Amino acid sequence: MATLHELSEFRRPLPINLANRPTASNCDDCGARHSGLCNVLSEDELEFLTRAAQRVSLAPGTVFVEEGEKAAYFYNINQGNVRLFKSLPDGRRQITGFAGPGYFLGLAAGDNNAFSAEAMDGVKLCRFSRPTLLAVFEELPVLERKLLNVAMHELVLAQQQMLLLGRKTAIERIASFLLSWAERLEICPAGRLPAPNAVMKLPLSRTDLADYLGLTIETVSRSLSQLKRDGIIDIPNIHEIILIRPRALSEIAEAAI
Amino acid sequence: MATLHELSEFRRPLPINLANRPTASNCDDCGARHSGLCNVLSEDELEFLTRAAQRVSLAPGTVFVEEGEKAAYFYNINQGNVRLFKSLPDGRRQITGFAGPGYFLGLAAGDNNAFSAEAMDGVKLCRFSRPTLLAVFEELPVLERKLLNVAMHELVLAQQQMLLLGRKTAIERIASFLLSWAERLEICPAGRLPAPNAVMKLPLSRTDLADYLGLTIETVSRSLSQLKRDGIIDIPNIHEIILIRPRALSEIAEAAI
DNA sequence: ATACGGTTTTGATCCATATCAAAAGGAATA
DNA sequence: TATTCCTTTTGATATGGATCAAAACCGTAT
Repeated sequence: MATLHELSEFRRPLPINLANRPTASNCDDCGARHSGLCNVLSEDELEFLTRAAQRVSLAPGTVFVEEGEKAAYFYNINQGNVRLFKSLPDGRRQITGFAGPGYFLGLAAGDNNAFSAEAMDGVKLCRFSRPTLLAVFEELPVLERKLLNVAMHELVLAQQQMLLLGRKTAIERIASFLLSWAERLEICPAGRLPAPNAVMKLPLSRTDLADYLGLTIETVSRSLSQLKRDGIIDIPNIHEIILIRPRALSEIAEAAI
Repeated sequence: MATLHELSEFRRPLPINLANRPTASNCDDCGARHSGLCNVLSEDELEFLTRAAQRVSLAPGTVFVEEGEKAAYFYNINQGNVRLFKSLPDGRRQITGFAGPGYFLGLAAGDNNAFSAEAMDGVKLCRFSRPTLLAVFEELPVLERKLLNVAMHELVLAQQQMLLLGRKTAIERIASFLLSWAERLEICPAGRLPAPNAVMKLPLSRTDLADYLGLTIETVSRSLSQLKRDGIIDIPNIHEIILIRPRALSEIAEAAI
């Protein structure tokens, strides 16, 4: 079995790292958090898959998937962050998700892309042409299994987001978001609460946050301020949140009665 | 190749019919619209799959999947309609989708179900225990491919719904819904507009509609009334809509500028 | 340090949709 | 036909969050 480290940037740029989210375990070799196919593929198989990919670097702000265009590729993020979104002609925007290192992208597409994708910072990724990856399935059925799991997990998240967007109040949306972001950063295991006073980086603008939560930036700001006033969170700076009382946050998020 | 008709209720109750939506083509044998695995599986394989299923009949109102419970089964609807939803403790409800004959259910689940499912009318379905179906994958990899396609299609729909819930106005939501429902009923091909004056059955209560669109029943009613006043639709009775000017509906739905 | 441009926060007001209330419609039953 | 019950529509009012406006903040350049 190849470890991810053997395929990592130290030896070869932009390794394959197919997963929908980083795992909780750190790499034995390099200490960083990796995940994905290295657990289920042999080195030969990884080699095979790697050859099917093109490596791409993107400048911040690059829109590399355009909603409505013919879906040509799947992507696997190796470095940086990406926002996925849909837009209306008058400029209204709904961010449908964020993708970071390890995330696999491009499942939400029939013949055409259902979403656009934009690099939030410097991004490096592997790009697979769709026909190529579908051909690879024949050789690596385990890949198909993996992708099905990724898609199923995305569906769970999508349904959570529908509940949030359709039925939660502003403050409930913010509270829900903060907790789900903590899970994403693996500050806590999925379904568990972070420890009190956990510190969390939040590398998103208020605009991104608003467009993800179906609110305006003003409402996002006001809700965060209120949680701070109530002593539930602290905001030492724009891109950092301290979850002082995660339990209270959770009660707001789940609308506990 | 077995046709679906050979496996249909005339010969054997509750045939397997794995698909996420009916196809546009009618069955040569019985005229009804079927779809799914019959196109890709041999009769032996269908037989194999059918043996892995339990047939179940459900009375209207039966909740047969409970959000948060251990995910034990996948389901394939053969008859009737199902609503999928998530709830908050205080009773707020978000319907995440509707499933009719031919739909495959249960992908939005990790260890636990992400949603609840309730029979809207008399429902007949096939139930597969999750371990069993996963075992079947070994024998029928094509099934996994099929399910991946179903999941990808669900993701496209989920992202559409996020845009609707996060960023569209009440009247835009109603217009979008009417057009997507027309597609679902195959009154028009996907991505195309229905013909002017197309008639459409709408077997949903205003409450279901409101909970699907993130609105109240009053706002749903008012928006429908306005579209009627404007001569864009007609509502001969509660469960029937005439799409008088689909083009106008589409302009509202897509917020054309 | 100061000035500048962008982002975020806070404040004041407005409005789309929710909420509350009542009337109208429709199906089932007496 | 009249009665009841439930759903839907319409009307009146309230409100959460949007919009408009200005101040505070923050990083960068001068």
